[in-house]
Amino acid sequence: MSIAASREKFRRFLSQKGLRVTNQRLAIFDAAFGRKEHFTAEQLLDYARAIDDSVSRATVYRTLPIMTESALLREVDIGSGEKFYLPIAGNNTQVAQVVCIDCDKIFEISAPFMEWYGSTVSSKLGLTPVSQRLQVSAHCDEYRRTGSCPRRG
Amino acid sequence: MSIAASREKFRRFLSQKGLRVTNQRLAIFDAAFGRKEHFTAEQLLDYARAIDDSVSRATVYRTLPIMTESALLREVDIGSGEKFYLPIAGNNTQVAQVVCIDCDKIFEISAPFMEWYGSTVSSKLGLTPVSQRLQVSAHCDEYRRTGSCPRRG
DNA sequence: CTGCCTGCAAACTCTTTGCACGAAT
DNA sequence: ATTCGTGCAAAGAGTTTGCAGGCAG
Repeated sequence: MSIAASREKFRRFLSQKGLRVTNQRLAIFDAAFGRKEHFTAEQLLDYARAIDDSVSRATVYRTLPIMTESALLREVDIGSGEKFYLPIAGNNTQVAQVVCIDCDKIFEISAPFMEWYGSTVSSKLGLTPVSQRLQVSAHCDEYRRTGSCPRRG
Repeated sequence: MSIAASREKFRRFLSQKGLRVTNQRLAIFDAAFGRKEHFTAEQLLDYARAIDDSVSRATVYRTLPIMTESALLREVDIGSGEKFYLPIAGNNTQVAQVVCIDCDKIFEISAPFMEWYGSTVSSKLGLTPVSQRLQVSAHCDEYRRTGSCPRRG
């Protein structure tokens, strides 16, 4: 899905929900979709302000749930205090994250079996799965060997 | 492993690390091991104070990492703001959680394949896995049908 | 025009920390 | 006698919310 198509999807989602299409929301959208790596709410605020400097922190926090509900952004909580976000490119719904402790980097890995696992395990408990997440924390071999890593900032 | 054995393990862990065996730490240990369900730091404070009312919130927060490092407690972060804890009964190291959104209950499911997955995926990235977590969020069928659920408070 | 949306700043939640006193070794 | 552990209260980080004014529909 192209950025233009995602942008259209966002406008349509807002309209259908009776939400208004404001400059701030569009600036936040554009800021998010200009990124290829994970970003935090605070970073998104910076990016959005570069497009429209009237965007406030509150509006960023109020817009993020809209964009995750409309399946435009994926929220990634690695349990580090702050949440990360990433534009959803294609149909990559079922993904696991590998979090490098040394390089502070998050890798997204397709993991279609998660959905099967969630259904299997839930049905035994009389539950219907809504979502699943699989995360691996790991150390960087190169960083531990050489003291630095190309991925690291 | 019995509670008495776990208690001994805790004392030994403290001594080996040069940490002191205080009444407060023992009260927090006993409070935690008197529980069969997940609890929060705040709940643990209540439980511990019932044993020794001199226990403070700060000491609970300072003791929790000691107990997780010594593999006596498992920390479970389901991304809900507060963290949950559970005494580790046997050798159930690799577990997934199924979180019921309606009943606010956390089920622990043995998932030994997680370790294999973590290794496989990490090695492709030049990483060495440290830990992995797998969580499924689900709705309660009975709650959605009848409006109540036996597991719910 | 109506009422949702906004920015601002204060409030909130969970957790961490600085300090001076107290207790374990 | 040392030195670590403690309670208290304040600080901290990330996020949410109440309010008065502003802009989309």
